Order: sequence, then C-alpha cells, then structure tokens
Amino acid sequence: MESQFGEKIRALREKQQLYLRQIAPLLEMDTAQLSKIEKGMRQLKREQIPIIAEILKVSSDELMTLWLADQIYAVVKDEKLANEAMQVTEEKIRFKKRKK
Amino acid sequence: MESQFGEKIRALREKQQLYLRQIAPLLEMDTAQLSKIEKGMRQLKREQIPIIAEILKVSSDELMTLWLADQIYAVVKDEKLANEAMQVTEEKIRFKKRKK
DNA sequence: CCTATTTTTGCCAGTATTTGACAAGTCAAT
DNA sequence: ATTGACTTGTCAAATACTGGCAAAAATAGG
Repeated sequence: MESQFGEKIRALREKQQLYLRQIAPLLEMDTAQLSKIEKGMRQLKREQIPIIAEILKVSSDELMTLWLADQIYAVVKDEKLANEAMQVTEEKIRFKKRKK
Repeated sequence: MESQFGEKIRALREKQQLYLRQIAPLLEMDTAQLSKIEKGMRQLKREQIPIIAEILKVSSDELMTLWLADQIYAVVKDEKLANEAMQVTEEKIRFKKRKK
C-alpha cells in the first residue's frame, strides 16, 4: 500500500474505464505524471483534488482525506515513535479547537 | 503553541541556565538559527535530535516524538479533515505492523 | 508474432522551497 | 551608555520538487 490516494483514484478511474490520456489533460498534466501520482511517486497538488474528484464523481472530502493521510504517512512511515507522535498531534488539535 | 519541540528545548535550556551561545556551536549552527528553532520558525534536522537530547540531558525519544508531532501538525494544521486523515493514517500504520 | 495503444520509467532543466551565514536590531540589567 | 542575550531580516547557496519529453515496458486485439 504505497499511496492510498493513488490507489483510490486508480481504482475509480478503472471502474469508469477511463484512460490516463483522457483525464490527464483535465488536470493540465501529461499521462506520465498522472501515472506517477497513481503509483504514489508524485503528489497531486492540493488544489487539484476538487477537480479530480469531480472527474471521478466522488466527494472531494473523501479524496482529500486520503491525500492528507498520505502526507502524514510520509512523515511517520519509518518512525518507531509514529504512534506517540500521532497522539501528541491529536491532542494539540483538540487543544486548538477548544481555543477558537 | 507554535512548536512543541521548540518550546520544549527552550524550557529545558532555561531550566539548566544555558545560553544559546553555549549550545549552538555543539549543533554546528549560530545562535540566530537556534533561536528560530526554539520559536518554531525553523526545523532542527532529524539527525541532530540525539545530539541536543544529550546536551539537555533528556531522552532522545521524548524530543523525537515532539519533533515528529510538529512535522505532522504542519501538514494538518489548517485542514478541516485533519482528524479523519489521522484516523486513516493510524489504520495504515496498524496494517503495516501486522504485515511484518 | 506483429501492431497499436496504454502505461511506466528515466532523465533533465526550470522552479520553488529551505537553509546557513551574516548583520543589524531589540531588550534587560547595570 | 555599555554589555550580553536573544531576535529578526536579508540574501545567496543548497536542496527538493515539478513539468515535459522520450523511450521502454506492458497490455490487448488481430
């Protein structure tokens, strides 16, 4: 499981029988880049998520969540203290919410 | 709460009554940089964490956890889907652990 | 097997981001 | 006013990321 986001959009694209060639131009990139994105070798830009969500007829939030998860995972993937760090971060988020 | 790591090392440094000037050279940087790190304007390099942990006489793991938390937080801080993404990431980590 | 099409990979130059180093600044104590 | 600690801004160098192309590899159909 390299990239959850990449795997998801690939699955969606294949289910709809679309080719990279058909989608890539809508995201203003070539097929090579989109291929890399699906394989997790590149990251889609955050602001392009709504666009691809619309193309694939899925909610932007769903894709955004996976995309964010990939970003987080990139930080912690080889860290033995990943879980502890996640805990601390969650606490910080809670703290922040309470304040506003 | 800008940077948990930065706040922590500052607190430790002050508790031990050390000056930036005393510590910075041990990390091969100037006081300006270390000041920024304590204020969360720059990130300490991952491989320097054990060094500063030793200087401040605290466990490397403790500092590493805070440092990682800062990295994660930088990714999710303004994201409404932060919590969902964290959940997904944790699940992914669990899945990975099960495999090995 | 041969061909056409899709997907993947590697490379490179351009762009953007981060870093290190320095200089000048503020601030507090005396 | 001077000193020492810390902070801030700037800028060039180093680093990382991206887009685009070309060529290779995989896949599908005859």
